[in-house]
Amino acid sequence: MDHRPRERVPVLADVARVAGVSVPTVSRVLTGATPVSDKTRKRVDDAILELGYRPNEAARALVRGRQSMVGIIAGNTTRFGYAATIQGIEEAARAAGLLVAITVVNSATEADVKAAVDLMLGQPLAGVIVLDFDLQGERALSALPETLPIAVVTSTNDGRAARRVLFDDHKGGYEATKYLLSLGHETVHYVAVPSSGRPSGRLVGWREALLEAGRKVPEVVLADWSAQSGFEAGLILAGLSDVTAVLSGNDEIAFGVMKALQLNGLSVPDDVSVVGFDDHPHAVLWSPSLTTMAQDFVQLGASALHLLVAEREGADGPADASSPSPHLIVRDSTAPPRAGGAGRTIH
Amino acid sequence: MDHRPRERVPVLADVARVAGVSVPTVSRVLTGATPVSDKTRKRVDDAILELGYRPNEAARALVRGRQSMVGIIAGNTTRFGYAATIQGIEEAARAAGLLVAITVVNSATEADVKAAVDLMLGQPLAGVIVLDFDLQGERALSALPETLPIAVVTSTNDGRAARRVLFDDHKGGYEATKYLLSLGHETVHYVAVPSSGRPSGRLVGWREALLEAGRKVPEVVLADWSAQSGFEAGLILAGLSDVTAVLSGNDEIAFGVMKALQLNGLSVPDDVSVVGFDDHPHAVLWSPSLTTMAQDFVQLGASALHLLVAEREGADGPADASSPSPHLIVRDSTAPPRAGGAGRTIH
DNA sequence: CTGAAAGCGCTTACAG
DNA sequence: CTGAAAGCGCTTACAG
Repeated sequence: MDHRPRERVPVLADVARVAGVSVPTVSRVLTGATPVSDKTRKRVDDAILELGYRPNEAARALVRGRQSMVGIIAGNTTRFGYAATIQGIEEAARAAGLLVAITVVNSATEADVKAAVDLMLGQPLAGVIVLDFDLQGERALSALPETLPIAVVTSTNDGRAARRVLFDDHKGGYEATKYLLSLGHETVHYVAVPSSGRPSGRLVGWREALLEAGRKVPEVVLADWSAQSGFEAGLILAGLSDVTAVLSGNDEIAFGVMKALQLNGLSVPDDVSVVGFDDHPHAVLWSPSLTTMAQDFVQLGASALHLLVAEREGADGPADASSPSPHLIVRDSTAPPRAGGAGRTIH
Repeated sequence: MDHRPRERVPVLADVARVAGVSVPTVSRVLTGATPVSDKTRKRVDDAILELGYRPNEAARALVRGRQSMVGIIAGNTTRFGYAATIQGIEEAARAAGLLVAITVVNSATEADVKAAVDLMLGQPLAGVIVLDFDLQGERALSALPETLPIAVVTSTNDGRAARRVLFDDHKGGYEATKYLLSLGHETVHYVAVPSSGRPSGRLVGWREALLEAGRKVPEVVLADWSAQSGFEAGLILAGLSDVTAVLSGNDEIAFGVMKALQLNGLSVPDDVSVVGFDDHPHAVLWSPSLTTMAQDFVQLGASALHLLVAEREGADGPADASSPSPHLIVRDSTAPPRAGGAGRTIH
């Protein structure tokens, strides 16, 4: 392999010298702003090729004062909702000629939040998109300077001024719970994903639907975003006697919950109905296939990017965008409770 | 919400004026390079706070000639192997004080490859890491200029000079196939992930193990990286009469294959054994849990970042890094073939 | 159409 | 310890 030290990288002045023209002329053929004679252009192009010249983007950014990179700050990059949102941002950014930079906020500690924000602000940025899905995101948002264009993907209207893409988490939790009650379940247990400080919308919607129907509200079981944590939550639920319906904060948790229930000899959906959130690609393939509240994260991400571009261009358009409501996809993991509670005691 | 036009962002000269010192002095307290008197430092710090000053990183990058951003070029960002590798790169980069920028190469067409590469090169970069997992990655790598530090995550030694993190795909395919043959299967079918032009290492290893054992080599079934494509492959395999063992190019494909087999009344592993690749987090939760060839993608990514940093610092160290070999994790999706072929005809 | 000059915001020798 | 000067690599008026 060839690892000899690279020679000094050629700069615009080198091109000018080789082409026998002035520096601004080279710049003109590069930017295409002002007309240049064909003969001159040709000589410059040849010199560029010969030297393998590439413009120094730091210098360009400095003089233009206009950046072409957008930052994403997120609690992680691999969980389905995060990854899909990032995908939406990246695709929309690429279409707009913008590059995407990403930094993860490891935890909500001041040190981790500051590290992520400083790393991000250490680059020439057109703006930043924050994924306000968790406490890390929330804190990072607060730590960002007022002087930067910011867009946030969130389910809450509180907090600092920034353009928002709102998704209706509350409605999702409410509708999913109503659906389970409509099947005849006495109550619905909830396994929670982490939230941004205050209770998440889906949790509030769940509780509201239960209270509205006059049902008791079971204690929330906590999980993180992982299937493994769902499995542990499922073990807890399997040990309770009155569980016939479980709403999970996301699909990966639901996968874990189902596995734990099944390992404990409980059938899904015959003994326990399970509903997830997000419509993960594996939801349709699981056994049983998973009933879930679908959310279009890719579009959420794209909307956030478009909001940021609008702000950057000083548009006076709507400050916020809202996404289509989540919608329930009914599959095989939900059913009415066993008649008379056969095999299971209902309370 | 507050969307008044942001005032001109303060520059170093503003801080100097407010603090009543010279521009270089402000720079000195910023960089911490040269000693500054406590009194002066305090006045400068106060001015920075008062103005909310942030250094212009484009200017810094220009004068320092040293960039603090690494680019990642990848075929996608959401499939497990890609996402985990990107996670490893991002974590290692953050630890090294580097920000990560990502662009996806949509397809291997010249237009898409050029678009992605140009977008990436349009930023001040310390170097680029290419995920050479597919044809897009391969082509993007070729399109990169020689003057940039480059690292590549790959399973092949061919191609252009660049620091490489090699993972042993060939061995993975070989060992997985040997394992299935050792259970008593007559042959092993293979469902392929996309490859970088030439056949992938895992495919070659699979074929080699079969030939070495004197078995017939079944026709390869093609898939992309998705569980859905695995499902379609599974439908094809379910229609053949001699299938008792299937090696899948990744776990998500294996999930789809299993689902299709099961929907066609075939039991996994009683009728058909299935092995995956990568150890996706869902592999252990699937029903049946999936036997798979595990690969530590997070570490692959971290190694690539370290290679890039070494090159950037002009280290003469080893040009390449190799990762730990993939290792087989045996779970419940594999078993010896049914004795006498009960319920299924073997050939 | 092209060149000489100024300037983007910072850092780094150079003097004192 | 601090200031005046030069320069990083480019683009954009300003002249011609």
